[in-house]
Amino acid sequence: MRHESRAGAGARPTLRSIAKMTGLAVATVSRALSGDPKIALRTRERVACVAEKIGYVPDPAAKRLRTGRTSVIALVLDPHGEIIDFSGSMISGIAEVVRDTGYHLTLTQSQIGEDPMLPIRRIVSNRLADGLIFARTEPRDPRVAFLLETGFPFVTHGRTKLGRHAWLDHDNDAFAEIAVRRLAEKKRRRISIIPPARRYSFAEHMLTGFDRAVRATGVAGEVPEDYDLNSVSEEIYAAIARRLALPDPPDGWICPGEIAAIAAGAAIGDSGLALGSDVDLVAKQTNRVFNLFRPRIDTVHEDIAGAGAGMAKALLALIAGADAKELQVLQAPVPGF
Amino acid sequence: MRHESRAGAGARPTLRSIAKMTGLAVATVSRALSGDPKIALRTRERVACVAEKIGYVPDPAAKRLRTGRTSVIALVLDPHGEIIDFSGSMISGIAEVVRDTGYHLTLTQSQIGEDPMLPIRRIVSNRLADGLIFARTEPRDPRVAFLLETGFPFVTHGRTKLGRHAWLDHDNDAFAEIAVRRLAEKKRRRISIIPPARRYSFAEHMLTGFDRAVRATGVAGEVPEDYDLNSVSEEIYAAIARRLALPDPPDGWICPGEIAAIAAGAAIGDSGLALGSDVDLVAKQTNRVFNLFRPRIDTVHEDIAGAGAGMAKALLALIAGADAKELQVLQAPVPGF
DNA sequence: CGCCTCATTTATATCGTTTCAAATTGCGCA
DNA sequence: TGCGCAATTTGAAACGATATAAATGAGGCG
Repeated sequence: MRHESRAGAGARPTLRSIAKMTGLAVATVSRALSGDPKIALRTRERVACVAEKIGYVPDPAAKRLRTGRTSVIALVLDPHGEIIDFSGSMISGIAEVVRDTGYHLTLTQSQIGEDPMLPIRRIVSNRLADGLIFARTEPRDPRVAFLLETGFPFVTHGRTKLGRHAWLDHDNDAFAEIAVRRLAEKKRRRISIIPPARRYSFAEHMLTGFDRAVRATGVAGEVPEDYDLNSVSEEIYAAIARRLALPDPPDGWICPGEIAAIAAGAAIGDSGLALGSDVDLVAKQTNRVFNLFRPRIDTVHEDIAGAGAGMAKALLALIAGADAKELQVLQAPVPGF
Repeated sequence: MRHESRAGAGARPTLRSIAKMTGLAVATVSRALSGDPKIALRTRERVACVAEKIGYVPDPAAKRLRTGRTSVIALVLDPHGEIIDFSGSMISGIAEVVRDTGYHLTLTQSQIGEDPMLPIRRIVSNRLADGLIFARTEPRDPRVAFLLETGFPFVTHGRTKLGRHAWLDHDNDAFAEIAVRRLAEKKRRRISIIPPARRYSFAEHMLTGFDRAVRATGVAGEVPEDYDLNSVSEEIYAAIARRLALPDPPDGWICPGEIAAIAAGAAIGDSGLALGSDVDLVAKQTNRVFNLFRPRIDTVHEDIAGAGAGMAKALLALIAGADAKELQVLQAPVPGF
C-alpha cells in the first residue's frame, strides 16, 4: 500500500512507472496502451488496469516531440473591435467540440494594423498546431492561398473563391433575400441594407441576395456606406443618421447584426421617426436577448455557437484525413429563436 | 546559395543545423542563444546571426519536455450560458497581453452539470499549463482551495475569502453604492437590485454595497429573486415582471449587466410603465453599444478587456516569481464610456 | 529430435532541447 | 619549459514517448 501510493502520488507516472509495476518493457506498455493487436489481449488489459489505477496520462510534450503531432487546434481571431460581439459564442461552440477529443484549443489574436498573415505563418512554420480556424475571409484571401499551398489543414468561417478548402458559411444571400421579402410584405418600398465592408466574402454574398430580391420584389433598394468590422457602433449610427437626413429616406432597413440594429433603432428614433409605423427593421440575430428588444424587431437567427462547433468538427475530420471538398457547409438562416 | 536555401527551406531548422553551420557543438549553440555570459560574446553574436538568417525557432515540444515548463497559460471558462456576454472581450484582453510574451493561451470550457474542479485538476496534474485564470469565484471556492494547496500559479476574476492568492475584481460594492445614489438623486424611493446568484463572491459584494447605500440614503431597498448566470434572459424578464405585478413596485432598478438592463427595460415597458418617468434604471455597462439604447440608460462602465489584460499580466508576473499578495487588484467603476 | 514459424515481447534509436561535468584552449608566471 | 588557472567549449545524459527491427518463447511438423 505504501509502495503503491508512492508510485502514484510522488512524481507524475510515466510509461516507465507502469513498466516497472507490470514487469514489462516500456515499449510493450506503450503499444499496449495504444491498443496494438500484436500485444496479447491479457497484457493489454493488465496494462490498462494499472494505468488507470495510478492515473497515468501520457506527457503531451513527449508525444508531440516524438510524433510531430501537436494535438492542438488553433483559433486565430481578428483584432478585437467592439463590433464582433459573437466571438464568445463561437469560441464556446468550438471549445465544446474540442473538449472530449484529446485536442486542445489555443487562441491567437492578430493586432490592428498588423499583417494578418503573421500569426498564421507562425503557427504553420513553428508547428504550433495541427490545424487552424479563422474567420472574416475575403474572396481571394491570402491566408487561404498560403495555407492551400502549404497543405496545412484549416477551416474558414466564410467561403472564398480559392477553391477546395473546408469552410462553413452562413447563407447571407438567403438572409438578405428573406429580409427584403419580409420588408416588402410590410409594404416597405424603399429598402436599405447596412453592409459590412465590401472586401469580406460575406458582404458580397449579402449584397448579391439583396440585389436579386430587390429586383424580384420590385421595391427600391439602396446601399449606403459600408462599415468596417472594427469600427465602433457610433460610426454606424452616424452613417445611418446621415442617410436619414437626406431626402426620401428608406422605410425599411436590413441590419446584418444586433449592433447594427441597435444603431439603426437609435438613429431612427433620434431623427423623429417611429419604428414599426414609419420604418421597419429586419436584423440578423445571434443572441436570445434580442427577443427582449422593444419595440420588437423582426429577426433572422444565425447559430454562431453551432457554426463554431461545425468548424471544429470539420477541422478534426480534416486532420483525420477527410477530404476538404466534403467539408463545405452552408448554414441556412433559421426563422426565429 | 543552393546550399543555404536547402538548409533553410528543407526541414525545420534545429540547434543541430546551426551547430553544423557554425562548426560549434549543439550545447554551445543552445547556451549562446540563451545568452549565457560564459559563451564568448563573439560566438554569441555569430550564432544569433545564423539563427536569425535561417529563421530558427526552438521547438516548443522539446523545450517543454526538457524543462517541464509549458509556456502555456490556460483560461478555464465556465459553461457558456447566454448571460455571459462579455467573455469575448475578456478573452481578447488576455490574448493581447499574451501574444508578445512567448506564451500561448489555451482555452478550456467546463460543461454544465460537470464538476468545475475537473478541468482544473486535469491542467494541474497533466502539466498542461504554467498557470491558469478562471472566473466566477465563490467566497470559499474549492478551485481556489485546491490550487492554493498545490501551489499552482493562478489568478481569479473575483475575490474569495481564502486568503492570499492573486485576483482581479471589480468593485461591485462601489458599483451598487453609486447606483443607489444616482437613483436616489432622481428621487426614486423604492429601489431594487437584480442580483446574480448569491453563491458568487461578486453578488455578495454588490449586495453589501447596496444595503449600505440604501441605509445611508434612507430609501427603501429590496432584493427580489436572484438569477443564475447560466439562465436565459427570459427568466430574468419573468422575475422582474412578477415583481412589477405585485403592489408597490420599485421605481428604481439596478441592473448588474446589459442583459439584465434589457430584460428590465422590456418588463417595465410591457407592464405599462414608462422608463424615465415612472421608473429609472442604472446598469453596469461593458460594451459601447449600450450608449445607443433608447431610452438612454444610466450606466456605470466596467472595463472587461482591461480586466482580462490585468489578469494575464498578473499571472505572468506570478509565474515569474512575484508574490501573490502584491497581485490583488480592485478595479474601480468608471463613470461613463 | 531438430528446424521452422508464429505470436509476443524487447532493446534501441530517435524527436530537439537543456544542463552537468569534463575537456580543451590560451596565457601568465615561476 | 612546464604548470596552473581562467575562459570557452564540448560530450553525454537526460526529459517521456513511439517505431523499427531484432529477440524470445512455445508449438507444429517432418
